[in-house]
Amino acid sequence: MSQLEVLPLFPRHELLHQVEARGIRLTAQRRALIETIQEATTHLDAESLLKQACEREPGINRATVYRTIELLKKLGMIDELDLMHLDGEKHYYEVRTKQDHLHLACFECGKIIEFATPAFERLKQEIAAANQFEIQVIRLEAGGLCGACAAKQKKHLQ
Amino acid sequence: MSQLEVLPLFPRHELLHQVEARGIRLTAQRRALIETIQEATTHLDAESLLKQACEREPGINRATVYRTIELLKKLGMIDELDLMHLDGEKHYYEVRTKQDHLHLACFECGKIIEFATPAFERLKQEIAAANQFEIQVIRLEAGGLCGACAAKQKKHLQ
DNA sequence: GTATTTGCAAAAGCTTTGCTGCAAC
DNA sequence: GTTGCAGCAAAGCTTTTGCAAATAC
Repeated sequence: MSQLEVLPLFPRHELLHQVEARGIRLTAQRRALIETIQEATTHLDAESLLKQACEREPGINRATVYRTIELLKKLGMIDELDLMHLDGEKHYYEVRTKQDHLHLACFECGKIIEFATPAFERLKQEIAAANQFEIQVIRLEAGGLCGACAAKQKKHLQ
Repeated sequence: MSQLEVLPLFPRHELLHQVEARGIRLTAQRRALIETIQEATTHLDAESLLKQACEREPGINRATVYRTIELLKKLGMIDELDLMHLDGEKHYYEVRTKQDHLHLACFECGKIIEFATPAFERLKQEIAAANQFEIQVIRLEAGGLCGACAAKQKKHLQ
């Protein structure tokens, strides 16, 4: 387990473009990091992000990775995920999408499924209204068994 | 910030009783830990749990805390929360309730609000059905501003 | 020349583990 | 006499930080 699979991500904005549109000047390293997040085909943790960004721009340091992530979080342009701590205490990052979506993590095979539905949006509204709470970030994660692994398990139990 | 406030928890089952009902024999230390979780008036992290349990049964060790938490998690009797990393990377623990509920964390004052609604239950069903996913654990957390802090902020901006 | 950004290494924080000795049945 | 639990200290991981050197404008 714990090897996160390749999976399709939701369509993402032009992250790099948006950052620069705010008048923020970026170094080559930060640009490489942002492009890597933007074009990632999996959810990246800091270490994977570092490695992949280094292919574009060698010699990036861990500290720079974390400092860039901090910047993007402050700008509200990326979300931080735990993915149910499927693989330890790492954080994973993804470009924030227009519509919030949730993550399902299979405890068996490590697959991550993304899902969006109007019901989630409505729930958000209800939560905010009922508690007079101004939601800035919302995170819905579930852990369990994906269809394939649930089927396999039933087979074995027979 | 970061001082988690006292807050009412949802009604909890007889955790200790349930554990023993499974034929699991408990030491005095583990019993003290479980009772502490059961009767907590805030969300406890490992360190607070240790301190409070030591008032019942002195001399408990960190390792014992983590090993007991592990047991309860395996039994599916407690849930692990991040509370939006309001105060670092700690985990918080609470007795699992019949009805899933969500947590709202105020970034300003650190208040944690708990909330349950049928809409959340329905969303769970929809998620499971749409993705053929067998949900074992689900965690919905939001961060933002509670009513009081949002009001304060608006006042200051005027 | 001033303001940022980087690199490096060390520190920090929470959690886990190995191992020895102790206690329970 | 087995089996499991506790205690202790060390290690493990991810993330953060301080500071000096380098870079950009």
